[in-house]
Amino acid sequence: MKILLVDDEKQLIDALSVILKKNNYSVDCAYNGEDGLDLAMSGIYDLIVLDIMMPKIDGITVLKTLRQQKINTPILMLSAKSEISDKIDGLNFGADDYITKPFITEELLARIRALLRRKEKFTGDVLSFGDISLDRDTFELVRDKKKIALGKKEFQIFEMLILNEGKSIDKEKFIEKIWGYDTDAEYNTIEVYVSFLRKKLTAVGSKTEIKSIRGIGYTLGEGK
Amino acid sequence: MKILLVDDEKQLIDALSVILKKNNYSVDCAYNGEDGLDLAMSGIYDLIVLDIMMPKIDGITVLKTLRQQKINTPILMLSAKSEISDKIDGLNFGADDYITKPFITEELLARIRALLRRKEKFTGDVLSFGDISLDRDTFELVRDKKKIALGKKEFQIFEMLILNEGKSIDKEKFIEKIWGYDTDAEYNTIEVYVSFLRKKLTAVGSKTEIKSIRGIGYTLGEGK
DNA sequence: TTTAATTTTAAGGTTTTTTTAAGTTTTGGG
DNA sequence: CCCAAAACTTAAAAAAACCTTAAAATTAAA
Repeated sequence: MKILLVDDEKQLIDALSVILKKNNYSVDCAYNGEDGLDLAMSGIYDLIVLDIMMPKIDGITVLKTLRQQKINTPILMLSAKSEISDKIDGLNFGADDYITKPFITEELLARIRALLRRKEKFTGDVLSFGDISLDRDTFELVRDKKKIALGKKEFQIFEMLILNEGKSIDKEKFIEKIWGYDTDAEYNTIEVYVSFLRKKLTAVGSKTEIKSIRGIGYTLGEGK
Repeated sequence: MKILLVDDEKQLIDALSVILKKNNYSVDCAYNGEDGLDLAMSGIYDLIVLDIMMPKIDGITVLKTLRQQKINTPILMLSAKSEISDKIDGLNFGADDYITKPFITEELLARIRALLRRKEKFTGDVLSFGDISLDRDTFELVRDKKKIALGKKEFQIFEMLILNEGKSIDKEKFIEKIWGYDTDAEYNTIEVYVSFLRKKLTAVGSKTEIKSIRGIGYTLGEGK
């Protein structure tokens, strides 16, 4: 799960980042509205935590712009106590929840979990494609009675493939979503994981195949 | 593809509806501006055919309101001959095309197809010509249940042909667009790819053919 | 701390695409 | 009808993309 934190209070953000990472989330940070908007526009995040009061571009503007651009990533707004009317605005413009500063990290975590759960509920716990299922709780690949465990990266790649049913995903997207936008991960790394995954698909006797689209990336297909 | 027809002339609308449905479009009708606006606001349509002269709310108002609300569905305006200045207004306010009443249904259908094609070009998943389709996601040539993968260059050439449906493209254009302005790619290279493509068209049993125009270039034709 | 698992890097081999080249066929004007 | 230009086809060389494996590095677990 990938979270974007947008706030000009660097201290707060960095502290949150550490906590969230400990809770197994993958986190990116932006220290002003402009950068936050840019990152958010990629649409690769599962949740955005967004402060209202920021220099340059404020949170409400970021929110409105995102919704206009059909980016529907769940958004959790942060606001100072005095900005209550802003909060209401935020909810009207399509924020999913808000929390007032200062807050207890426990509460923030609880709300983040709630939002992600809501999102997950929408997509379900077990994803399926053709003869294969992916159990998001146990990280297992399942076909009939056969199960096989996936590593975290393997899991993330297969999850992206299965969530994009049919459509192809280019390697850049994999890198962005799984490794983050500033990384020096190479395409070869993905190729290695795809190789692993193909082996495991065969191992459980699945007909489903990861088709490669030369020069682009991969897509899932139901072999024959 | 989903089309919304808005006009107070019930007869006209219903007749059009029948024809469009025969052409495999999904059609909704509204018999006044108010209902039309309501339906259009949902944003689920791929195209809206909108009459200018209507009771209650006229077409121009509907158009303006939609664009204000960031509904960017392509709109084809209908207008009587006497409403020329309205037409100009319409185009200024964000209509995509207009046609004057009375019109020949063939022409309307052609314009509808043209607008939808433009949309497809932008969001673009599958392009079609005659009995053949080009899947821009997987780089595959599709006819009926038969698919065959294209290389990137093959794909680009076929894409240009299909986007220019009917019109011929000279070899210089191919080179410029695909290889760039400063390249030493020769015409023969294109000829080679055309040869490959023809073989693949035959392989999927398509009647569509790439016709060569001596001294110029190529064009797509539906064989017999 | 040791062990195990996961992740990444690296390298060699394979396949596919792209280009070049050369011989063959088609076309249309003279 | 003949010829030259244009177009076609095929094979093969060159380049690019991809796959697989093993080993190294990192991280997590016992």
